[in-house]
Amino acid sequence: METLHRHQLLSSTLSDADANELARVLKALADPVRLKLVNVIATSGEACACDFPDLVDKTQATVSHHLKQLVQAGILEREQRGKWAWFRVNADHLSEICAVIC
Amino acid sequence: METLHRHQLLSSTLSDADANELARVLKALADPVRLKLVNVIATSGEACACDFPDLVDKTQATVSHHLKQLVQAGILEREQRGKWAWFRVNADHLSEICAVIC
DNA sequence: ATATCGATTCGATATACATCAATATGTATC
DNA sequence: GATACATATTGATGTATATCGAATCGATAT
Repeated sequence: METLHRHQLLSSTLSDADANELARVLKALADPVRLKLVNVIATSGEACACDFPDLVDKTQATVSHHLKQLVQAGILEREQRGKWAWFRVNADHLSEICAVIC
Repeated sequence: METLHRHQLLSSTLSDADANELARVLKALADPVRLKLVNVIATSGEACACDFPDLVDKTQATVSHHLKQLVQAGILEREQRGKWAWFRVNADHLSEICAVIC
């Protein structure tokens, strides 16, 4: 499942498949560490993974785990530059999620 | 923590407290059963708890547990009418959440 | 008061998730 | 290829959560 429609939550019937898909994406956002990561990346435009452990006060392994979830949910995009991994927010996807809830 | 501001996630710095609060509310939404409940209640205007177990195919105890979480997160409002409990969506609160993400 | 019916809470269980230390993988540079 | 550094994965552990059956609470009607 990957297609979600505007206002679906409040004014049209949500199928089981849509409910599962929406829950999956919201679950990826629903964590304080991941929200901080998204916030830092969004306000910076883009950001290097190397800075995150200090920023959120978690180990490199934990940060990597959270970043993976955000990428898999389509909220972040990853780009390798030399040895560093850079991340950007997928604003379009985030807008879609928003549109479904609003 | 209970005050969240528009566009906070994408364009202004999210404090730890705000991240925790936002995560708490999103977590309440981020479940297929709870999304279905919110959807049914929203599209119906209001709905009686007595109808939910069949609708989402879960026991009364499970439904009650999910409803409690949604009420505590401020997403639903509960009203007792005789022996039945009726629920409505708190649209204002849902808009606020939305505004923070969008 | 008591019997009935809806809803919540309690107790138990199974699964999911966050976290970290250790290890592995990948990407340069020498 | 060997070394160095950034990131990902693995394995283990503790905590949170979803779920249900049973017990309890609340409200109504008899």
